[in-house]
Amino acid sequence: MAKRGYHHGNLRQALVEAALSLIEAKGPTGFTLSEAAKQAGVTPAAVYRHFDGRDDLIAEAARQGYEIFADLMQYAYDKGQPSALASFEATGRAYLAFARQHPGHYIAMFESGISVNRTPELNHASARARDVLERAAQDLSQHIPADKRPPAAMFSAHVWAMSHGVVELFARNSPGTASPFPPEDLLETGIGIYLRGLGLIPPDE
Amino acid sequence: MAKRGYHHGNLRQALVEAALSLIEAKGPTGFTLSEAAKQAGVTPAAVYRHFDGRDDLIAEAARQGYEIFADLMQYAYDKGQPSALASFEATGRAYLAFARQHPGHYIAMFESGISVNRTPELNHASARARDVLERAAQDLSQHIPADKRPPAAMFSAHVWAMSHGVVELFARNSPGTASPFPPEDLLETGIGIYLRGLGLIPPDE
DNA sequence: TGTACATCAGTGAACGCGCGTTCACTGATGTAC
DNA sequence: TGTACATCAGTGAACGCGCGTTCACTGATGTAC
Repeated sequence: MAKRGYHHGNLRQALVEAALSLIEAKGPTGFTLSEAAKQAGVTPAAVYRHFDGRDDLIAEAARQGYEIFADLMQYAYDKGQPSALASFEATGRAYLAFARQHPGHYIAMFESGISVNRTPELNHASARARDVLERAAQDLSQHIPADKRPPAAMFSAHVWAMSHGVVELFARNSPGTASPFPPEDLLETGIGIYLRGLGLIPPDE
Repeated sequence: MAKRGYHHGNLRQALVEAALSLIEAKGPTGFTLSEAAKQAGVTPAAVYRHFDGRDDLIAEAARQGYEIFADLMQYAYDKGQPSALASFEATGRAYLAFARQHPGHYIAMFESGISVNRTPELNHASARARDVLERAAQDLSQHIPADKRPPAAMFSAHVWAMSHGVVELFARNSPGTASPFPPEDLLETGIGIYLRGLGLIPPDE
């Protein structure tokens, strides 16, 4: 057991984890501070030893999510190197993989309604993730003739949007309908076609 | 005034409209039945003359949204005819236009967490919208050589995902950050590059 | 090793609040004669 | 045209609930002597 310290031990992190599992199970609306406290085996009032309140707890869960997310993006980027194309494709895949593996974090980050500008730490972590994708886009844009090159920030936004859309519409059961294709395939082919449109993949395969 | 009938007149629709404006102003979480009743100038209990409860009211708001949405998609499709390409592009644009013009409906439909399978009417209306986009994709796929043609449902899903992602990430202030480009441009160029990747637009412009 | 003390994480009771929902009712309207 | 009645949309009071938050407290732990 990680019961270092006295009394509970590591209540702060236990509360974050309880919050994550509740958010994952019942959606951002279903989460309550009282229930998170209960799940951690503690009185609601105890939460206030570690957090300013309900929203602060969610924000911390989101922050940890952004850290993991940024690390994942960075790792994917590095793994794709030195190929700009491989790096770019890997970061797209990392988005979906993150949503799959960390649904609680994902919801806290993108569906709980908390703003990324809430705290500097939150902002910093999310910027880190965004920067990795933009760097990958930047690398890639070197391979497009300068005169017909769209801004890197633009096609990083395109891929970000397609990834987000695939996750929201087809990888989570939001609109109730089942996905017509495996989300991974959908994203893979979608990005493939898009990159072909940029002239970065030969038209025939 | 539309005070037909006696007493309030058209309370049912007034409640839907109150719900929409509250959802738009305060998010799906901020909406409460009591406040909607208050805004319509009526006691909370009066709501139960017209709806089964809170969720039923949101569902009706979403249903009306899907009807408007499907009509808009159909109109866009028709306007693009007889060009398959024009029809397809127009439906993509219609998605964003809808989110812009009917934010309350949009949130009720896509962010309130109510399932499309909640009622047959809701399901029917959403299927109508999806069908228009898929028909547009089907038309378009005729212009791709049969041997290298991806399933129409797949690239309708791609465009749906990109549209949804652009709206969520850049047209609404969800993650707090401002958009790097006007969402309309982002979607326009994104779909353009994608269609080029499909070989439906000449590589040089 | 043993005792006295300081620390502070977590307790437990209480609060005010607004929620969704119920119920018997009331009174404005439409209708029958 | 006038009166008696039926309808039923909306009222107002009440409910039980769980929420987030506060507060004085307690008691397990670490530390000093």
